[in-house]
Amino acid sequence: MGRRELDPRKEKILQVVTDDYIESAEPVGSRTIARKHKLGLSPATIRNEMADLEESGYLKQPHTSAGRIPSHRGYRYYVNTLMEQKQLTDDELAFIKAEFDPKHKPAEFDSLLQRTTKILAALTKYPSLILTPRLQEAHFRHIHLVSMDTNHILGLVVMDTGFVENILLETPVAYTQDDLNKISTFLSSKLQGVSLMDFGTAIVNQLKTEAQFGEAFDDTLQLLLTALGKKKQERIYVDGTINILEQPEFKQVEKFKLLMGILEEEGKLLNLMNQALQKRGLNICIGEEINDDAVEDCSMVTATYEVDGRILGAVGVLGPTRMDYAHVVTVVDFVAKCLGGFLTEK
Amino acid sequence: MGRRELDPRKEKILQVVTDDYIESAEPVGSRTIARKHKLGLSPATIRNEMADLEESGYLKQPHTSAGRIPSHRGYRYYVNTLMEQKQLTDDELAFIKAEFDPKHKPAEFDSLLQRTTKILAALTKYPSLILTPRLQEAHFRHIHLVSMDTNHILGLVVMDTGFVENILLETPVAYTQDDLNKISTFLSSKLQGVSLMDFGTAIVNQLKTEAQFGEAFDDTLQLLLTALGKKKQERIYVDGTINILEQPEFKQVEKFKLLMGILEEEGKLLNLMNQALQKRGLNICIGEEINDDAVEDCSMVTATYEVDGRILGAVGVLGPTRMDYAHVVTVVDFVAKCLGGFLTEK
DNA sequence: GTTAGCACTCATTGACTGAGAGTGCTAACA
DNA sequence: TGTTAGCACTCTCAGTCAATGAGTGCTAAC
Repeated sequence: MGRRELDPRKEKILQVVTDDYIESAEPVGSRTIARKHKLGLSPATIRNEMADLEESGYLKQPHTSAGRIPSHRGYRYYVNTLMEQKQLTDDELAFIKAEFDPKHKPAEFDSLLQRTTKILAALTKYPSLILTPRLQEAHFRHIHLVSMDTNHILGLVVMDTGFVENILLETPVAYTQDDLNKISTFLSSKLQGVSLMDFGTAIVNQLKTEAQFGEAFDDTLQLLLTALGKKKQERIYVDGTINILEQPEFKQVEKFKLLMGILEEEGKLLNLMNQALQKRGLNICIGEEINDDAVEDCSMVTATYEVDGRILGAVGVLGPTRMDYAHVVTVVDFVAKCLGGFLTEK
Repeated sequence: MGRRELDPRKEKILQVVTDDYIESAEPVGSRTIARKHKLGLSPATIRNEMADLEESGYLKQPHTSAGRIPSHRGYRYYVNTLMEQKQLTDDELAFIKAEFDPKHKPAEFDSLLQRTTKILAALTKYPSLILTPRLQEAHFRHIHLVSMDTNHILGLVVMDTGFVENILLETPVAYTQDDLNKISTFLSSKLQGVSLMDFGTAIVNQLKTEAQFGEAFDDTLQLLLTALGKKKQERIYVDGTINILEQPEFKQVEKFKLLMGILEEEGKLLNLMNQALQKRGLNICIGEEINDDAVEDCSMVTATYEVDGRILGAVGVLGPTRMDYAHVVTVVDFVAKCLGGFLTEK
């Protein structure tokens, strides 16, 4: 990052072209540059430089006799070394702060994430995504079994991330609530602090040997394990899909439909967002760097959110490659930090 | 319904025009009708009849020298008296049956409804909506309180619809789990069968007098009541929004954006769907019958789903007024019944 | 190395056209 | 009196064509 590949003047021109194109969505010509930005250069000189930049793959032309636009490589260079970090405006800051006001009742996870997605969409004007906390990363805090009827018990699992999960178990034998209370206490004390990721067959076997609740208990425990594993662990919240309609590149229905299709397919989105989890903190994917053919000419800016140093999930924004990176990066980064902070307090 | 307002020939023509327009999305001319449907009438005669139908408000013309299309009034008449009920094809039937196979593990509510929305969208090719079961209609089955830490307890409320709700309560005093178990048993026995709608201050007061758990208990109970009331009770699941892009009337971005905006606004959708709950069973709203200005030229077909005769929620489809009513009505009706049936079994 | 000048390319726009589909009206017909 | 044929008229849509304007590459001069 930041390795200098281009001489300063070329850099400047690449920057100006990119900035301008991001703002106007129109190919940028040499005359425009000479006029708008006082570089002390004539259009002809700029043309020469731009021709060079095109040859080395940073710029491209939609067609002869049009201005230049950045190639994916150009965007990458721009993002890595040229982009000037933008500050959040006071309004934006106030807006976000208000939403994450700790005075807000500790709402359900659900609506917290939903609201966060809305915030992100509202601030960036792009479709926004949030990946829910991964259950595997969470550690057990409490387990409680409640008798429902003769052959059903309800398992209540509370994780240290504040996540609560209900699991309905079918049991061959009837437990009294007293039995279940004893078992609950036992399980809670044994499993407290264990992460769900580690809660595998090994631990279950160990519990079986230590416990003295009869062999029916073994079956129940096994059921709990499998049910917990089967729980749909990750979800994606999406908001602001309409925002893409504001982007001129999606005025052609076909392009739009393609992106829209992805935004409605949770599986695909999960893939995209899980990529983001690989790397702590901020992540920018441009064009083909996103591993999905359908999102041609899209970029994704994501940031992980953490509690106690554990990466729980990610928030992100999906937009055209001609995205206002400077702004989006700032917003996404900040919102991710706020979300992490908010969850930590709870 | 079914009141005969038009003479048979006019009815026939209105029906043909509507059927044809629903299929082709093109204004229907007299020649087309004469050619396609053997009415034994010349185009000229049909023209005369259509002119009459236009005058009495059942048909309209996009512009002179175009064919006719049904007005909202025309659609209404069509839906009420002319439409021929369609049967589900074997494929469709098999598809739905497979999804509601009782062998499917009793998944979480969440994903059940999500899947149902997908089914509806896939079958109708229109955006589909489902309103989650209203909590108020449900009756208590179990209440269980679990001690979390010195000043938090987790309330677990199980309703007879299979709905499970977790509520985190802050308590001024520390309860032992033993205390909580006693309280849980007490509450469960007292509240079993009470509907959430009836669970108001009156019942809480009665419980307070009957219980002998000290005055701290009163506060906790009060907390439970308010928290339960505050729970976000209704949600809307949406799927298949892209489907509207297939409809020619939404090729103009503006129209599309309008509808899309609504589909992203949960509050608006809640309003729309709550209308549907007013009336048991199937409901068709055409054009301005939907109480929302933004859905100009849209229709909504909804059906309530029930468990034990209680209306829990509704499923529905939102599409252009030029909607394949015959098909949609059949599908929506059937899916609603399946969903109700599935929930009853659980 | 920089710049002015010029010929060239390409997308966009608006005006115009003809074809096609459909209507309303009138007059003839059964 | 209801039905039909014929005809002039209207309106949309797709296509053609030329003008416009923004931008380029190249060459030659500074």
